[in-house]
Amino acid sequence: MDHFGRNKIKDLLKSHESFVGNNVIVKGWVRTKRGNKNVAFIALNDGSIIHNIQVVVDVQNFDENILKLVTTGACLKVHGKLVESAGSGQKVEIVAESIEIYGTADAEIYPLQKKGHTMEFLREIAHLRPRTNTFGAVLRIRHAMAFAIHKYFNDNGFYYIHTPVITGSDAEGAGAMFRVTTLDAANPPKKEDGAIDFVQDFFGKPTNLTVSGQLEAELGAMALSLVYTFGPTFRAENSNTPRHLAEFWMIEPEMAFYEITENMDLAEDFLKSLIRYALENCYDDLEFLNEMYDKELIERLKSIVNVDFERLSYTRAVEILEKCGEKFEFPTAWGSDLQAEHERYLVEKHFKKPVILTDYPKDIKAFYMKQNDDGKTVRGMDVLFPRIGEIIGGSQREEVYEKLYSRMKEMGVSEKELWWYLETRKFGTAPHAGFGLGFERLILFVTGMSNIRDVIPFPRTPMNAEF
RNA sequence: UCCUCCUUAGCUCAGUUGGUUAGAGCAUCUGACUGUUAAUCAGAGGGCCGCUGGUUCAAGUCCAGCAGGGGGAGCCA
Repeated sequence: MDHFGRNKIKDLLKSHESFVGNNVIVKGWVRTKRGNKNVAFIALNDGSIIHNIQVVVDVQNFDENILKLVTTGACLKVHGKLVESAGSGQKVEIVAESIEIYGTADAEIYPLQKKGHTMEFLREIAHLRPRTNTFGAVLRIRHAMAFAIHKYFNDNGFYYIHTPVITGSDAEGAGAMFRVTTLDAANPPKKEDGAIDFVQDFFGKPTNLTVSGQLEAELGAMALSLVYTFGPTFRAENSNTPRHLAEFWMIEPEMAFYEITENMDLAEDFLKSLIRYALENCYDDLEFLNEMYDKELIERLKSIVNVDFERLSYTRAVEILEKCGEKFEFPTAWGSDLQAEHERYLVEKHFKKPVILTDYPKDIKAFYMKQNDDGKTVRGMDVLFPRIGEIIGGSQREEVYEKLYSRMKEMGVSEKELWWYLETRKFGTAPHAGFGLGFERLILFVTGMSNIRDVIPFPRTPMNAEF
């Protein structure tokens, strides 16, 4: 019993031995009601667990007008005795002694039915979809993964650092940005040459929502050694795919004294640890998702935990792709970025396990990546997963001032805006590395859902900011 | 942003070479049933066939534009 005077349905179902025979109080939402003149069965769910508890109602003992209001979607308080179930299908059930209606749900217009709905329809009623089995499971797993991330880093000596959501830099190089301004969009102040006068804006200069906390996280790593960020990230790309959001959550660890190999070791151990946590703590929800959406989900998760990720260089990957005999829509050539079909071939057909690719051509990677001695490649690393492709992107960072500076010049990155970033290489620089994990892509993988819009409560995508 | 497919009842979908009154399952409502498990059985109500225009004697069906959605690609996490 918690301090709101209720028993969680999870406790009653999971520890039923200690509750059988007791008077209990449950509060929750009706999933179904069925029965006849004499007896009614209510399936009640409070979100504490995917399973419903069955409430048995001796119809003669209740006001007919109250029972009429017990419809799918209504919210109830039920007081009764927990007993071993007389029927098969559940171990225990509650014999109702009183029922209080907290909130009715007009069955004629309540959109959720007890039968299955498509994901597309549920997205249109995102305010109600947490009440479905699927979204309850996804949201509980999402919570568990967020917790497991903090736990993993805390257990391993990392410090959680809060990087800014509003940034004055538009040179982070990770995609189009959302402008943040208090200027009047219809009539902004102009300078003499007609350009918008950002001196009059809130911050006195143009600002945007962050596309990455990495550069600031590096500043933290240059003092606390091991840090990570976990926060919202915004990309104004017109991306319409099941793997992209305009607003998503990203985890970015940054480690002083780590080189590319330690970076890979951490990424692999981190991912395995999170998946193991899901298997150990979310099994009921995973079983449901496995049954309803993806019959190989649990087996796939277990196999990831027990396999060594394949590690190879970009150059070696291109060799494999050129010799494999597979017909690709786009030919492979050293120097151009791998296409999705190439990555999928490596992960799903050639190696049949997660793959970490490293040492990419410098021209297809960001300015801050550590340059190799060959003058052609940089120490970037992408972790590729089955079904979803790139789940992690990271690198060892270039810590030598001159090399970083010249690369910025070559790639047109503003040293004026990133003067503070450059100064970390001027004062006590150190080898370091880090990576970014897309939180929703992790949740996609762990839940077996197929569209990223279905693993975040309120997805933001081009032309959609409802709710 | 590009390619492609889709849009018919509250939901999921049928709807023939263009042809007269628009179909099913589920949901809802009414009734039956003494323990149901996505209960079952009987009956009823429920439609701007996405929107706009065009072709035709006749359009849910063919054509064009627009809107929304799915899948694939690119950008990436």
